[in-house]
Amino acid sequence: MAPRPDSSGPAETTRSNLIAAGFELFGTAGYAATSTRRLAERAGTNVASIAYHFGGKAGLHAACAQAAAERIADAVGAPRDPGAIGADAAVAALEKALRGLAALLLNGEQAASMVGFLVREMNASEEIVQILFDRFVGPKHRELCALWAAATGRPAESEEVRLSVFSMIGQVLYFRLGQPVVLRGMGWDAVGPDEAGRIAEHLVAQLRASIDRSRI
Amino acid sequence: MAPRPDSSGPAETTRSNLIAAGFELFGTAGYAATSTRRLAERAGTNVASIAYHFGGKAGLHAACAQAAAERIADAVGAPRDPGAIGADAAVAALEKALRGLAALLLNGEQAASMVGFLVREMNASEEIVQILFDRFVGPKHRELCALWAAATGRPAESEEVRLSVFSMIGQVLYFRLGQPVVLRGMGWDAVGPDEAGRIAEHLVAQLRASIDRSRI
DNA sequence: TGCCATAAATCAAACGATTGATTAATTCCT
DNA sequence: AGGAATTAATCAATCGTTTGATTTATGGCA
Repeated sequence: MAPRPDSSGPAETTRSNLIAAGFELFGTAGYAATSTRRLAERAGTNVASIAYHFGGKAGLHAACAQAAAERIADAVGAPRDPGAIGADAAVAALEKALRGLAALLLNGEQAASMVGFLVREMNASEEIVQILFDRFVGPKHRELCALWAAATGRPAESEEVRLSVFSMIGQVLYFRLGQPVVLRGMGWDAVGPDEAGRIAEHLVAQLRASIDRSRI
Repeated sequence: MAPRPDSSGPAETTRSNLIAAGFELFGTAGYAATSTRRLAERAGTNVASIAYHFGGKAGLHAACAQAAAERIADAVGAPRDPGAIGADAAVAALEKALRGLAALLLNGEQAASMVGFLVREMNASEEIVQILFDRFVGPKHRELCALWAAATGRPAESEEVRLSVFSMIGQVLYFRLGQPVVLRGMGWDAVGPDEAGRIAEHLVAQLRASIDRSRI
């Protein structure tokens, strides 16, 4: 059934084309609304290739989830133990991470379809949540909690710190997910680099306020 | 095509049953993944009733969007012009609105499917965004901006104030949308009234910090 | 290298199943 | 009786998948 588990073949382009098509179509229209024929058409190949390379539509979907998690994990960067770090340096590191996340989510059309893909399936598939969490959400969250702890002096495992990190992420994620509503509310036509930068600066200011408040 | 535009008939129960089924199935599985036969089965009626009462599957979907917007608008409460209000009273009003939003979104299983329904279609249908925004997001956002302006002394139309209100809403919305991930990160089994309360208290603290910071 | 046998990959075509919609007949209620 | 409402049955269209044949790439032998 499965073709060849390893890589490096002329069929690799077909596989990556199908995954790219999966990002776009699954991410924008959803799993059920995306037909295998449109996937194949978008990928410039035949319908049977989906079953041949991925075992079926579900297999392609799972491969898309893996690939999306991989790319975002790359963009977010490997979580590293901050170790002993000064409060000011921790704040700077948090600001840098926040700016990076905002740039990743708000700029770039490709990120939009990937994020849409992940969030759309997050509430539908427990497996996707597992992949997401194990791959980068969990480790990155722990790293940010350690930074937050170093910045405020509170224990990294405390509920307060973990909630603070989640709501920091939630803010920037909302500007991606709720973008259609945000555009109307702000009177913007689109979120370009300009608007993304202003959002990022605002979120950084919020971050500073939150840290100052919980500092001990 | 349309049966009777008005209400109050023996068929009204069929209509409301179909809309309730639409909330659950559209909200959890999405539009395309929900078949008319399952909708009818869940509603305890025949497939042809969908076409008879709503003109078709798309009509039922639109009716669900209208009903969802209506119920959430009721729960959020009619936006009222705060008028001349003291800073402290404005802060209190903001806190109350935030607590109400958190309770609405985080408690209750019914709210989950409605919010899921709305967010799912937000990026797919411009019409849904229009309904959402006109019905309560827009007016409520303006009201919250007025409160924020009264609390901080900044102009209500400024970009800073509008962004602040959006990120306040984004925080609480993320705890609903990203709930599967949040549960793992917090080590919780579910978001019950207890957890919802602790999230709300945290968000209120964040709100106070944000207001204190931008106060002039 | 040159040739062929084998495997890998792609293709058009068709399968059964399910989709949303429609029809005609039936039941319900006033 | 008579319109409103519901039902079972059926429609064409599309779904994901499979099939067998064909094309393309790979590896061994001279």
